[in-house]
Amino acid sequence: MAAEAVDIRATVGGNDPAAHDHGVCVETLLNRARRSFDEKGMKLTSLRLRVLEEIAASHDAMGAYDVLERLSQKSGGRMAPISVYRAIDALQEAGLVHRLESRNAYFACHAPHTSRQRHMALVCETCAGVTEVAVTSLHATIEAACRAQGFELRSAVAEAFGVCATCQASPAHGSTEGRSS
Amino acid sequence: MAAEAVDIRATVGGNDPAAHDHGVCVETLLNRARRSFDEKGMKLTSLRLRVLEEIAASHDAMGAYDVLERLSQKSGGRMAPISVYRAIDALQEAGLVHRLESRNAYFACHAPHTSRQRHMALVCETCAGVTEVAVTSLHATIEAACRAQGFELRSAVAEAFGVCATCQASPAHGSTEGRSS
DNA sequence: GCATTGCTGATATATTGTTGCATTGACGTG
DNA sequence: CACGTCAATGCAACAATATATCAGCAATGC
Repeated sequence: MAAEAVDIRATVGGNDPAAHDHGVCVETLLNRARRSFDEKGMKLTSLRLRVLEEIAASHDAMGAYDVLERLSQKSGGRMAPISVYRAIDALQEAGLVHRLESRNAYFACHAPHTSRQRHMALVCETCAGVTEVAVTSLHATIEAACRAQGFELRSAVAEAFGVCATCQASPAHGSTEGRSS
Repeated sequence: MAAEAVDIRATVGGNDPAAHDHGVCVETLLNRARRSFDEKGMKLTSLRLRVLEEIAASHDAMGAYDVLERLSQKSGGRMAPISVYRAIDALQEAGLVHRLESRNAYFACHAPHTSRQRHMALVCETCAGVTEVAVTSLHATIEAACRAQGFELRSAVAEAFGVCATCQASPAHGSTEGRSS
């Protein structure tokens, strides 16, 4: 169970704007969004795009009402929660956004999932950033455990909490509780 | 990554009262509760005991408000949500109850956890029963994935959804959506 | 044109979880 | 017993998260 079992195709980790070119990272996601919606015969409408942009704007998990808040500020008028939830549903269906179950929150997926992998969300308790890692052996492990129980697996979630590499290096960094990119 | 990697010390699975002696199973849990609270210098108060009994009464995950409802029915008067939440907190701290993150619900833990294992909850989508399995290799897999990212792991959750062995054998069983033991 | 379908808006409601403060009850100490 | 202390509880209000329902609107296909 050494490190070679871990197959990373994940987002950049942490919350540090200096650690990556965030403009490029978001642009890449939007390109994928256009493709992905198209392939599924869905429409990347203005609302969905705006919601995706908000969620992608940080590498944190955002609550639906956070998205609502920010969108409302930008557009002037207050929108209804249901609109945001519907947009998020569509984004989830298109594979662009995932739900962080343990926090009732949503985060952008920066790399499409493949079938034989199982992803795990790494949630930093210092900077609140969410990193997604694809762990091939995790899929096999979960499947084996289910099979041993005679349990027919349909889906699974895995979420880990701790401190990301960036925050270990500079402990002061996340202390602002900031959620901006 | 075969079945021998899976180390089962779990609850009985599914929701089938015939599959195990539920009276014994609950009694065992209550004994453990007394020990566990004692060891931690906590008190197994009447409220906590009643909450634990409700949660243990079925092998499903129960919402806090389900517990509240049932307790209120039995005691006559309506109690406040916070009371149930506090009792659940204490039960979680004592390791008797776990939270099913993906459902905002709670289930009784029928076997104490040991340090080098990682547990996974198997949630049956037919009978709603929750089975907990201890998977030794899961711990190692998650740790390896975190280490590869330089991520300092503090805690993790793993939850799987599908159909339990009992419900595969008798598909009609869970169709009532019943939540009784 | 007209029906169908998918998306959005708006209002209301349901579900889940928390805060703040007063009160009770157990327990030790003088 | 009286008193202080602290954990646990009761109570009221509130905050956060999510869904139900119905109506309108715009694109698409017939």
